[in-house]
Amino acid sequence: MEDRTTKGRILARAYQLAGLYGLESLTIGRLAGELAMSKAGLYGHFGSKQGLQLETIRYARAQFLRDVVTPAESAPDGVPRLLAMCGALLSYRGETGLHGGDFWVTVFHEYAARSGPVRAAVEATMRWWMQRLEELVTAGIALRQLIQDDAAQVAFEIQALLGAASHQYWLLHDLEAITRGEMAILHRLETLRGPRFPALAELPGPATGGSDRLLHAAGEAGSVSPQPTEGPR
Amino acid sequence: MEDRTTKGRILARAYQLAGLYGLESLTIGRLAGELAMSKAGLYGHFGSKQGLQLETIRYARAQFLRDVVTPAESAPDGVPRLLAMCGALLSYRGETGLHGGDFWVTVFHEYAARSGPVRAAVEATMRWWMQRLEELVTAGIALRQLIQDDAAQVAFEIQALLGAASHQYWLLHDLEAITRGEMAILHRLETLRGPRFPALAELPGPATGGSDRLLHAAGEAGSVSPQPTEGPR
DNA sequence: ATAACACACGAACGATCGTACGTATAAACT
DNA sequence: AGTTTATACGTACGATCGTTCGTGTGTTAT
Repeated sequence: MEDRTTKGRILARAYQLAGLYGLESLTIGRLAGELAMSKAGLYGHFGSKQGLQLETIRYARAQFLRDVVTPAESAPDGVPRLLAMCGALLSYRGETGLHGGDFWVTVFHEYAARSGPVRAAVEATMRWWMQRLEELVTAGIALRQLIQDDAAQVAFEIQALLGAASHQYWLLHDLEAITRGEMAILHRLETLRGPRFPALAELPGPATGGSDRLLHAAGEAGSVSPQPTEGPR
Repeated sequence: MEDRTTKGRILARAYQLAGLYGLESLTIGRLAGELAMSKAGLYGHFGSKQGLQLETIRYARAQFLRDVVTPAESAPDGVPRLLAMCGALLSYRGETGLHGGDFWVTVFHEYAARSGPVRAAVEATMRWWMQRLEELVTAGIALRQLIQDDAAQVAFEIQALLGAASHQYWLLHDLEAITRGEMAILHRLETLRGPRFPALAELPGPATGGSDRLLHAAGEAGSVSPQPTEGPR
């Protein structure tokens, strides 16, 4: 399942580094050094630094689909699936302690004021993601889980909370920020509670016995298991 | 009132550039070029690049106090002052179209995973700001404008919405994101409506005749006037 | 066996980075 | 008057940036 090719190893490391420090401060030389290969050898795989950045974005998209979006598909449409996605997004951590969404939080902000092809790819991903959120809210309304409301507005707020959870977790070393994000999203959706709002029983709590962490994988979220490991750094 | 000294001009430009592209990609050479002076001449004012970064942060703090925090002090304590601050933060735009908070949104994210003195200064500012928000919520509760609730949680959500408003405005070129942020904050506070929740009449609408933009300067927000000028770029 | 190809390498390039040093000019002070 | 201080400059340094080129070394195809 892992990509054992050289290019795969490069992209995996580039993905990690970009999630921490951004795509702009990615450096061919340092990346090559960490992977114990030459600059030229690495460079040949991408043809330019911009190529490396764009391929890293492609890689990150695939990771996001694999770890966050696809697992949530197994949950019922509407609110459960939406919560499953948010839960997977916030709870999943790779070996580096990175969220599945930390890369995107970092890169979204990095290119907010820039221009060029890389920014275009980033912006496109953001638009896709916002539309995805909005669709799920709309589905929730259609299924009468939620009352009628402005789906785009709700999607905006959910994205705001997801991003802030990741951000404050990293900047303030505050693991509680994750919980706050989860709770705020659940709270906001309950504000819109419709006649068929899914019972909390349908939204299984976390394996960790925490009392507050209501939200995690709704339905079975695949292999995505919350494992609060080390603190941020 | 303006700082006409060379150092002031440098910091003003550094503040703008860092708000767009971050403090790390600030470059002595480019900055000197834009200001038509030599690298060495500019460098002498700060002694190191890190010095420039730290002084830019000091400058940005002063700007934030002057444009956002201080004007809001003239509004009554609690919810009106909180909304005045949020309104000033979202509506104020300098010559470059920058929010008063865009610099901080950018820099907060830039240093989320970094370390060192600059990160420490950024983190301290974030903590100060979050505490400020929490204090205002707590004051609102004490004044019975809001019902009892977790002030830190509410502060987290407000900060999330403020950040997302700025971010989505820039990344998606979506001016509506500002409005969405305003509305979400107001909506969230009304969720906590207490017996002395301030009437909307006490929270004057914007000078711009928009129908949705409920929130702007509460009380007189000093010289801070909303002037939606050019779009983002 | 040999040709073709993919991959990785070392070396080198021009550019730009942060930084250091010595100097010229002009204001301020003795 | 002379002297100090502050400010801005030109030049140069080592390091690192992205990129190019030629070469060697395997694997695959003919």
